[in-house]
Formats: sequence, structure tokens, C-alpha cells
Amino acid sequence: MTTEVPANSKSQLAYEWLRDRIVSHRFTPGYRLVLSQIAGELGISTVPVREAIRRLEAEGLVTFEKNIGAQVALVDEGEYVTTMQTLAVVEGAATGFSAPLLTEEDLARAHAVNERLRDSLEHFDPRRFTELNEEFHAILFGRCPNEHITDLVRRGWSRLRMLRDSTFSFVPGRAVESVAEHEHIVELIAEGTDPIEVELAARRHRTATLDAFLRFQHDHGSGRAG
Amino acid sequence: MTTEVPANSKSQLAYEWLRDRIVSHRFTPGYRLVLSQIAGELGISTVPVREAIRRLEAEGLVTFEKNIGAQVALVDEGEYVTTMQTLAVVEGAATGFSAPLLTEEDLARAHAVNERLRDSLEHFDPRRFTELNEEFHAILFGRCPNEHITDLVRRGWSRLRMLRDSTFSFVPGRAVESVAEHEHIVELIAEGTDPIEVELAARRHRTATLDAFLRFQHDHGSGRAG
DNA sequence: CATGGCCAAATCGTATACGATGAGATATCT
DNA sequence: AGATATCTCATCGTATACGATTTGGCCATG
Repeated sequence: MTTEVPANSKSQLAYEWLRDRIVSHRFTPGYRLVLSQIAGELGISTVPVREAIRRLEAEGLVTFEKNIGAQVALVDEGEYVTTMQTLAVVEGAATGFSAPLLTEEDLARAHAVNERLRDSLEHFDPRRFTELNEEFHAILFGRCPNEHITDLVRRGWSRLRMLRDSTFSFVPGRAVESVAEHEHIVELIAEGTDPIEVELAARRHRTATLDAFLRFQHDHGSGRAG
Repeated sequence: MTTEVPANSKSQLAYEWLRDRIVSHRFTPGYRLVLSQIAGELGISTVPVREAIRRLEAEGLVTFEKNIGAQVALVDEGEYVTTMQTLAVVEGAATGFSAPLLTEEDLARAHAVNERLRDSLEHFDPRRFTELNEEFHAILFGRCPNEHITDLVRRGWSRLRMLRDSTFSFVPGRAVESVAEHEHIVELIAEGTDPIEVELAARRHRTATLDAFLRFQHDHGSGRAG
């Protein structure tokens, strides 16, 4: 579906400018987005900025209240859980739809990326891990013919990127499990397993990360999630 | 999540006005939405109309191209399939999440609605069938604690309402099966079946409608879908 | 008669301007 | 002093205006 906003419009400029700052944590949750201020900074008027903010709102990155203003969405632990659950469902489904259509070459690439993931672990490079992790999953559901679903997956990802920089940096040991699960999923697909099984495996993979996070949170008291 | 647009804003007025006309088929797919014209009709300016149209675009009810204009989204058979698949996934998931939380009273209400569905069948009242069908499913996933997912379900429904008035009017016999499947799902939940099984049953319920549609289309040649 | 370029109308995209609304500070009363 | 009313300011929501872009028809030309 991919919303059709022209690449060279001011509203698109504002959208990308804001989105970039939000997902890269330069604008943290709660940061107030004042239309006139942003417009001034970008040298445009407030109207396209407003439109950009509305789009970000629809994606859940921003909240916008009447006559009050917009701010980067505040997220609590509950939001993180909700987002991960949703992502588990849609990413799982996307992977299931994609699985029977993946070529051997796709699977080889997925395997290669997973090996690089293993490397990034040994060199303890969280940023790289996050990047490669997304690349891995993007390959797995890359052949999903249902664009609505892949859109939902991408949306979930960007929301997740806003929530926290990388998943595994918070939960020691989870990343190692993750790489092993990746391998398992690739094997399932290579063996021609029933797509529904592949879907559920992909879903469990993400649910496991969520559970690990919750256990970690619980064991270590505090409620930091944003 | 439920987007926070104030109830008494002009943009909200335009949004509801347009949305109502689209889902009720007064504005059919392909109908051109000219900003100035709509603004004039509503006695407001074009700016809030534009915002309303952008929202409808994000929901997939409208397409909007730069310097060309907006129109009610054109939908082909492929779009219908995609929408139904997506809905099968998210509605199934919502039902699965909701199932363990449903009270006996909820189930009794669901059962009652399903009986009324049976009635509407006997009196051949498609509109009523569609309404009750939504009510039935709304009860089933009503306890789903994940609002992101229920939002996705509602979005899918509105898109579906735009696509065609009711499903069963197109596929003779499908409605009867549908009512039987409803009963089956309620039983599964009442028996405390594993939520994943409930989810898959709910998903199959929708997939079956899609398959019936596709068979019907195939058997009767033509490609009417929009 | 077919084709290609040009012009005008329609429509969008954005800027600017201003009224409306809510939050916070200040003054006033008890 | 504490609470309440009021005032002011920041910010949004929308109207109006205008430049930018596309479309479709018209005319010139081969």
C-alpha cells in the first residue's frame, strides 16, 4: 500500500525529518513538537508540518491533542508489550505467507546474514546486531505477497525502534538464543514444513524475546521501558 | 490507539462525512474527491478536508496522488483477497487473545446473536446479516487486551464494507456454513480450548469465506469485485 | 489525416494571517 | 497563607490567497 506522498513535497520533508529524529532517539518520548518551531527550523510553513505530524500520529510515533500540541509518544511497558505482541502476530503471518515462495538462494542469504549476526555478537556490536536482525527477518518475509501485512510489519518495526535501541542489549543471553532460533526457522523452511508451523515458529521467536524482557524487568525491579 | 481527533473539529466533520459516504456506497470506488468541491459543500475551507482525506488514505479507503487529486480507492479482486487474508490473521489473533477472557455471559450473548443471524437468513435480510455478523465477531474479540490488534480489525472491516455490501449475498450457501462455524467457535471457547486453536478456527472461518468467494468467481466467469 | 507542441483551465500544495482555546502566572479575596 | 478568579501568552485550528503542476484540448505542421 505504501502511502503515496510525493518525495519532494514539504510535508514529506517534515515527515522524514521528524521520523528520523524520533527513531534515532534524538527526540525522545515526551519531547514536545511545536508546529511553528519545526516549521521555522525547516524554513517551511506550519501546514505541511501539521500534515507530517498527523501521519506520524497514525503510525503511533506521536500523540497529538487538540489545542495542546504534539509530542513524541510516551511509551510504557504496556505499550512495548502490545507492540511486540502485534508484531509477533503480523511478522509471523508474513513469514508464513512468504515461506513457500522463498528460493534456495533466499535461504542461503538468510543463513549468511545469520552467521554475520553471530559475528556481531562476538564483537559485541549492538547496533550492527539490530541492523542485521532486521535484514534477516526482511529476507524471511520478503516473498510475502500480501502488502498490507508487510506494511504492518514495517510499522511495528519503526515503533519498536522508537521504543528502544536494540532488544538484546537489555537482556543478556537472549541474543544467543535468538541466533539459534533463526537457524531453526531457516531449517524448517528449507525442509518444506507446513507454513502454519513456520508462522508459529516465527511468532514464538518474537514472543520469546518479549518474555525474556519481561522476566528481566521483573527480576531487576525497576520499570524502565521507554 | 484510537486516533485523537477532536469530535467537534472541521477536519473530523469532513472525515466522518466522507467516510460515511464511502462505506455506504454513495461514493463508489473511483469517485473523484475534489477538495474545493467538498469544502464548499460542507461550508468549510480546504485545509481540514485535505487532512480528512489524508486520514482516509492511511486507512486505505482513498488514494491521493500529487497534483492529481483524491478518489475513492479502486479495488480489484486482488485487493479483496489481500484484505480478507489480513483480516483473517488479525481477527483470528484478536479472537485468540480474547477467548480466555470471555465470560459465560459473553458467550451467551454471542450465541444469542448467532441465533438472530440464523433468523436473518431465513428472512433473507442481507443488511441485517452483515450487521449481526459484525456484532457477533465483535463480542468474540471484545476482551482482546491488545488495542493495536483490535484497531487493525476495525480498519479491515471498514475496508471490507467499502469493497462490497455483504459477503454472503454473493456466495449462495456460504452464510449457512458461516452460522454453523460461529456455533463451533463458541463451543471451542466454552470448552476452554487452547487459544491458538481458537485463533486458527476463527482464521479458517474467514479464509473459508474468501475461498468460497474465489470459487464462486471462478465458476461464474466474470471478474466483478469492485 | 496524423502528430506534436502549446495554451488555458482545473486542481493541488503551501504560505500567511487571524480567531479560538487552553495553560500558567498574577492578582485578589477569605 | 491558601485558594480562587482573571489575565496573558503560547499554540493550535482554519480561512484565504496564490504559486505550482497536471490535464486535455486546440492549433500548427508534416
